[in-house]
Amino acid sequence: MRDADVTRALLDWYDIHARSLPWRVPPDASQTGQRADPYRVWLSEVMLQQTTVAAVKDYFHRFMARWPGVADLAAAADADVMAEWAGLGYYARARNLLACARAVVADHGGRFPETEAGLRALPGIGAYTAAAIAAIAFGRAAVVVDGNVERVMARLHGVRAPLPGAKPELTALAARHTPQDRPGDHAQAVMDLGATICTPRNPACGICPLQAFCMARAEGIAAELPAKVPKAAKPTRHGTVWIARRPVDGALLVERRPPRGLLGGMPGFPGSNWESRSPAPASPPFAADWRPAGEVRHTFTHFHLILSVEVAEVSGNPDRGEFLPPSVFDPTALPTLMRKAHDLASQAFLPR
DNA sequence: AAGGCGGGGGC
DNA sequence: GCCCCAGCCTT
Repeated sequence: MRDADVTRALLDWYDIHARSLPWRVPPDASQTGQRADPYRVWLSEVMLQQTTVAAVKDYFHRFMARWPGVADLAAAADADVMAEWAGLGYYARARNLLACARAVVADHGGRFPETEAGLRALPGIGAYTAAAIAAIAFGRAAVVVDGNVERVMARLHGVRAPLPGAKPELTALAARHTPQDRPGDHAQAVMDLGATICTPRNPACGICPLQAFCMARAEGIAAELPAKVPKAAKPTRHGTVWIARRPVDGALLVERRPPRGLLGGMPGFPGSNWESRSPAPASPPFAADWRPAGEVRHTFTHFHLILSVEVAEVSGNPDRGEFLPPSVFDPTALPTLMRKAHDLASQAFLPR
């Protein structure tokens, strides 16, 4: 296989089949020198970290409408950004997003650095995102390696070694294919291929522009690659949240979670820790006529959670959290677990 | 080097 | 149910 032939086939395919995405410059415009707005590229790439295109689109449009440029975002209130991010997951991304925007304004005159190293030094920008922005927004021949690229390279070159150990080898292979000309289009071509044809399961090898070059295809093992070391099974944990309602105005007691860790910086309801391996009863944050509203099930990255929801009508002033009346409280600003608990509690509070 | 960190969609 | 996803950060 000649690497240049693979690159040529990829770009030819991309010129015809490139997906139209809100943060992307189409290939015909790209070839005339037009480049994507670095802010849009950065915002989309951070949202796309471990997240599918379909899940990102609406969030991207809302962020762009509310904060059209990096200076607008840098000036935003933390709580507003976290609320706009609610539901997208991996909330450290939102905290780093804001920190990055403020660093770009404070330290770089409001313009993103154009080199991989400069980008890599910013909060929330790692090896992948730095390379992607450098290639797509600034035309640098950076080697862009994400899960799609790993999969395409493993199959194309028949790499049987398992991830994550095989990552350096796959990166070296990706480097061989990266062109000096149109590196951004090339990176996006590989990722489009991985998302639409060279998919994790049931790859559509019959319509793949690289089928003539693909070693895994020739050996009939495309669907088996890349190999991965088995992951540990998720344990199931138990916990409790207490949702207090003030009868006079229907306000709910909400508190902001600690800035780091699980659901860090996001609003939620007072709760136990979620370490228990069994559904043991937990102590409420203060005395009230607590009654069970039911259970919520949710799966995080590394454990399943069964969360008991208890509710009570509470009139006094609590020593933690804050009562937020319906006119102020926005349930869509909650992370999904807390939104599930809120929905369950709302049923329990209905007049019977 | 390993583990923490969301949520949704596909199968 | 399990797997994956345009990964990053901390320890």
